[in-house]
Amino acid sequence: MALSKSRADVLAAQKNDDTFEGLFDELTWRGFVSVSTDKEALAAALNGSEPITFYCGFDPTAPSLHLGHLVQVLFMRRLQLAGHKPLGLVGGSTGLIGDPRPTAERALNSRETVAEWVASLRSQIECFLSFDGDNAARMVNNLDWTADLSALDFLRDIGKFFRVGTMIKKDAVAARLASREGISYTEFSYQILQGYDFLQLFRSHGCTLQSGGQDQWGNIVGGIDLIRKAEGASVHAVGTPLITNSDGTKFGKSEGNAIWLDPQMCSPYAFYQFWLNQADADVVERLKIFTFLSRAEILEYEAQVMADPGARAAQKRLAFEVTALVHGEQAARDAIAAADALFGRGFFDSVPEELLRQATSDLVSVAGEESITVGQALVATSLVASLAEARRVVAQGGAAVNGVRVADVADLVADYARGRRIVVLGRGKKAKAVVVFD
RNA sequence: GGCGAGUUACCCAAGCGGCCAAAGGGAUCUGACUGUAAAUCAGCUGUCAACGACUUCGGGGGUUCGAAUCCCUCACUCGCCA
Repeated sequence: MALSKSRADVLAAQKNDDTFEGLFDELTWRGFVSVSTDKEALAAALNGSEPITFYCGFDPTAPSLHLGHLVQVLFMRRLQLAGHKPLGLVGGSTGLIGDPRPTAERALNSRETVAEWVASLRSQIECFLSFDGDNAARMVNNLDWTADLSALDFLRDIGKFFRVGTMIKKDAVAARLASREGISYTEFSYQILQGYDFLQLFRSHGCTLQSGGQDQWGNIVGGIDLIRKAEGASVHAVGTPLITNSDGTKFGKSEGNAIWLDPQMCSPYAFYQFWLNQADADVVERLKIFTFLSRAEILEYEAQVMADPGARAAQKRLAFEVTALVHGEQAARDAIAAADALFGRGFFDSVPEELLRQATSDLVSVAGEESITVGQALVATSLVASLAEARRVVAQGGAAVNGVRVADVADLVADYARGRRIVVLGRGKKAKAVVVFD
C-alpha cells in the first residue's frame, strides 16, 4: 500500500525556480491558482520571509490517492520548499460523513474501512513531503477533535455560526437540492465539519491558509467565514484548478479507470503510459504542475512541441519525471524499457525472452495451458470484459498475439507464440497483457 | 400529513400489451489515417455451450397465451399544499 520510502534523494532534488520574484508568482505561472482569497494579501503571505502554517485535507474515499490529489500534494510541497509549514490532514471524521457530490448521495463506508483508508492515504502523503527540518510537515486527523464532540456542543458552539441560507447556496448542495436525488442531512452537514477543521487548526497550530481543489472552494470559504466570526481573524485560501483535457475528456482516467498512485491499483507501466499519452495541447500545462522542471526547461519543451510534435519529447520527459516522482526512478526506467520493447517495430522476434519478461513485468500476466484460446486469454487478462466482447474485438481486427493479428477467437494462443513461452497479447493499439505458458 | 409527478442499459432519453435485447444522442471500444496523437471517416457496444437460448427496464407480488408497457404493494426521488 505504501509508496517507496527511500525518497530522501527525490525530495532533496526538488526546488522552486528562483527566477521568479516570489513563490506566489511561480505558483500562478504554473497554473496552481484557480481561485484564491485576496491576491495581494495572499502574495504577501506566501512571498514573505515569515513562514506560515497551512493545511490541505484529504478525505478517505478510496484506499489510494489519485492524480487529482497529486496536484494538492505538489502544491503543498512547493510551499514547503519555500519555507512554509505544511499540515497534512486526513479526514478520519469527514470521511465518515461524505462530502456531497453534485450528482448523487454517497454510500456510507464502515468505520473500519474509513480507518484503513485513512492510514493508507496518510502513508502516501508522507512520501511527498519532508518531515525534517524547521518546517517539517506534520500529519493531523480530524477525527482527533471530532470523535468526542457531542451533538449538543456541535450545534451550540459551531452550528450557531452557520447560516442555512449560505449553506444551501454552495454549488454542490444547490445542485443536489435542485436534483431529483435531494440531499441527506448528513451530507448537508459536511461543510460545517470542514469549516471546523480550519478553525481548529487555526487555534491549535496557527494555521492561516487552506489549500484544496477548486471543487472544495465552497467548503473552504465556510472555514474562512467561521474563523472570521469565531476569532475575528482573516485567513487565506487557494483553490487549485480542476485539471482538464483540451479535448473535453476527463483528466486522470485511462480507459475509464482512475489513475491511482498505489502501484497495486495502477501499475507503474500503466502510469507511465498515461503520461506519455498526454495531448500536445496539454503537455506543457502538465509539466508546469506535475514536474519540478524549471521555467526555462519547460519553455524549451514548449518550443519543441511546436517544432516537432511527432517526436513527443515533452511527453517523454513528463512521463519519466512523474513516474519517477511517484514510483521511483528505477520503476520509471523499467516503464521506458517496456514501452520500447512493446511498441518498437518487429520486436517479438528480436527481443530476448529475458528482456521481454522484464519489460512486461508490470502488465497483467496470466499463466496459461497450451490449450488456451485467444478468447479465453483475452478474458483471463481482463483485456476484455467478456467472451462476447472478445469476439467483437477479434472480428474488428483489434486483437493481436505477439504483434500478429488474430483471425479467430477460437484460435490457440500457442499457435501464434512461435515457440515462445512468454506471449504478449494486445487489444487495440495500446492495451497489452501477457500469457505465460507453464 | 394531503395531492400530483417520477424511477428504463455506462450517462441523458424514447417506448406505454406482442413487430423490445429495448429508438435517438452522448461516452466507451475497434478499424483506416497517424506520432502508441488530435481532427475526420467507418463499425461495434447485455450474456452464453450463439442461425438458438438466457438475464435486463427501482424491489416484491399479480392479471394475461404473452408485460418495460395493465393492477397491487414496498422503497426512493421531485413538486405543490398543510
